Amino acid sequence: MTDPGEHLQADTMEVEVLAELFHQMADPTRLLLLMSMFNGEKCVCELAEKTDVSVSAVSHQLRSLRTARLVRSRKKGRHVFYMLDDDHVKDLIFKGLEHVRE
Amino acid sequence: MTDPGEHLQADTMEVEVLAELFHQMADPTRLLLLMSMFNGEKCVCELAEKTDVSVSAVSHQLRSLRTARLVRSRKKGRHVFYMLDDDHVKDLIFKGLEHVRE
DNA sequence: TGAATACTTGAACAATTGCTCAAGTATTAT
DNA sequence: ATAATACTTGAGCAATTGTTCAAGTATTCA
Repeated sequence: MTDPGEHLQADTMEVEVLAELFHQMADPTRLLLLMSMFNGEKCVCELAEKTDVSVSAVSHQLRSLRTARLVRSRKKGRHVFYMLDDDHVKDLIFKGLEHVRE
Repeated sequence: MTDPGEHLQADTMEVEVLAELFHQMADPTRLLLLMSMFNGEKCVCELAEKTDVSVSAVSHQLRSLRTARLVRSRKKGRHVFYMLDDDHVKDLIFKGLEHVRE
């Protein structure tokens, strides 16, 4: 997957949206939140435990991820479960890991 | 490419390195710089023109990209030519564009 | 009902970011 | 040599970020 000519053009608007997508994955806490949802939905307190960050901080970051449409949520009783909105993000993180692992 | 079990684990260090990779692509200027190098090396003044940002600002961002090993440079006379360090970044940006374009 | 649990929200704060500006180095042209 | 071109660098500054803290809402349990 290298150099498909149809993808070479991109206007300013598109570049900004793309930068915003990468921005969401550019913070260790948010990235770990996303990776924690790889094998299914997780509630906020589970995610807070996994990332070792306060529930409040996690909630703030989840809001950011939800606004950017990288995750969506489902309420069940007192719990709110978060999951990846689609598998594109998962693929993107895998591709990134490939690069990091050389 | 979804859910290859071997890739599910990632330690704190790896998550931070991965976040740093995405961080480099999370700014519109840097992203446009990278995309400008898709079809070969470009000198700083060309990149400044393409991105509509001052030569100084471009130079600062290129330094950041070079330190993070996303690009490398080559000096030829008065010019310094920058190019992508490898095609992983290109693939990652293409994958991102796919997602943005739905 | 009242207490406990799960989560959200807004303000405040230090830390980081991306830019400009001014000054620098290096190479080429005259 | 001097001037011009191409780029780098460090300081400074406004804007943004990620966190904490305190207070809020919503749901369940006793």
